[in-house]
Amino acid sequence: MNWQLHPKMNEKLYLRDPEQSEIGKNIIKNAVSLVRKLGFEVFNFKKLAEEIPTTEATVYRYFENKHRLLSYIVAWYWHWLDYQVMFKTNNLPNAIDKIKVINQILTWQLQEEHAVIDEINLEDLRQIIIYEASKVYLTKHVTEDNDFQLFKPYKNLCTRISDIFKEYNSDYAYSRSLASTIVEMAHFQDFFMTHLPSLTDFAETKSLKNVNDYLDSLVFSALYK
Amino acid sequence: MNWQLHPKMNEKLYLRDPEQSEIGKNIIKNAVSLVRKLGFEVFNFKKLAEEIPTTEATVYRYFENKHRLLSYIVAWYWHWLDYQVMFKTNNLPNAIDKIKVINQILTWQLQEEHAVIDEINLEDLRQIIIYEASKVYLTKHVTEDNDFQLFKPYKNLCTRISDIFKEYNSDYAYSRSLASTIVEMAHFQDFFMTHLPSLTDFAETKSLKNVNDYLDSLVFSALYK
DNA sequence: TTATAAATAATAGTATTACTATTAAAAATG
DNA sequence: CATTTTTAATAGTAATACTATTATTTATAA
Repeated sequence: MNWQLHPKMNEKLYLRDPEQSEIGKNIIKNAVSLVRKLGFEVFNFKKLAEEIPTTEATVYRYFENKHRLLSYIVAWYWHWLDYQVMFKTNNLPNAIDKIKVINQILTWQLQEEHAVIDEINLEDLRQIIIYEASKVYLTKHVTEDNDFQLFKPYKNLCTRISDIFKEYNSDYAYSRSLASTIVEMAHFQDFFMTHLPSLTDFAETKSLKNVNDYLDSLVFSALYK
Repeated sequence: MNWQLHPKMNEKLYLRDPEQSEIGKNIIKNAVSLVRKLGFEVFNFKKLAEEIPTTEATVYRYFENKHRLLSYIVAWYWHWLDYQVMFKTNNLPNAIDKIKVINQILTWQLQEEHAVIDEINLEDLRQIIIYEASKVYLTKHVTEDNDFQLFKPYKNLCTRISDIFKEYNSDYAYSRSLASTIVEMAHFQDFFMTHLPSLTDFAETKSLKNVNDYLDSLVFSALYK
């Protein structure tokens, strides 16, 4: 498990490790709040440099381009989420409880508000995941990026969840697909609930608790023996 | 149902109706093949104009920008898919069969190869949906776009599927969310299977039949009374 | 402490993108 | 045939996504 003070990030994600300098940490911190605020398409290194403040050229010495910076941020989140799942399911007596905790984590039910870690605002970060995470892999260069192992933290998370599904029902044939389904749907249903509510059954209350209940229902019926 | 010879598209999607001229139809046809080939980020109106061939300025008289053109193409697909579901589930005696047909349609099991309609290559179109469809709504202007009803065809499709789920089990509380889940997952699991196979259980055969089986299993277990 | 190297700030510049404007020629329409 | 609309050809602009240069500051190590 690569989580001590902060996760061990894949070196291909950056040109210069942003954890190793103040300006590097400020790049990450401000990138998270600015991508959240502007959206990834409108966000750029010039605006980021103004926020920090530093120069565009300095940001470019840390990250090749804004897509790699987004990949870094998204990977950081999956690392963190994987750690949450590992930590909070650890020592639970049975798979049922573990699965319930997973769905609570995914739907932010265990998250204190305004939580900040390594100066990164986790609420901003989750919103970035909802809006931008899929853009990291939905590209024509997904194969090269995958060869660099850039999606490893996401895969690790899904594997961890999948293993717990297997623990609950070792005969179930689709534990990996079910894991990626619930991770994606935790975020998608949140987005739909907020912006396109008729695509969900949560239009009235718009509460993540409903998404949690939906995921529980989906997973336990699928895994039912 | 808005499908005669071709669907009645939302007028907000274009500046000038591409169905009404040869050059307009060529814009759509070539946009589909070029977005498929280059990916949406690399695709632009200059390259599209070269393909047709016409000028960049002419393309801009049909579509405000490339995002709107993508929205048009994606909406066209959802229209078409909704029509497929309507047509192919029509007159089926029971909801079970209808649901099976839906999952077959979503996973391309009923699709003849190299099918072309309105000069649009459907195989290219499906790949565009897989790679690019979510980018249409994952923006900061999703609310305005939604106010223009740009996502109506997608909602119509999900509503149609959701109604069939309700027909199968009227007590089920999450029929809308389940509908958006299977539509998204039909495409996501296809992408994962191809590019990030460890996120699925289909790494060996990489066949859409497996995705079909997974969706059947997911839906019928969720709806089981 | 000083020498050396590395990082940053300040500035400038380039290629490409995403458009807008202009005008003449061609096509459609009445 | 006259009028309007559309297209082609061309040019141009503002913004974006970088790269390069050099002086200054900061970190390190001898």
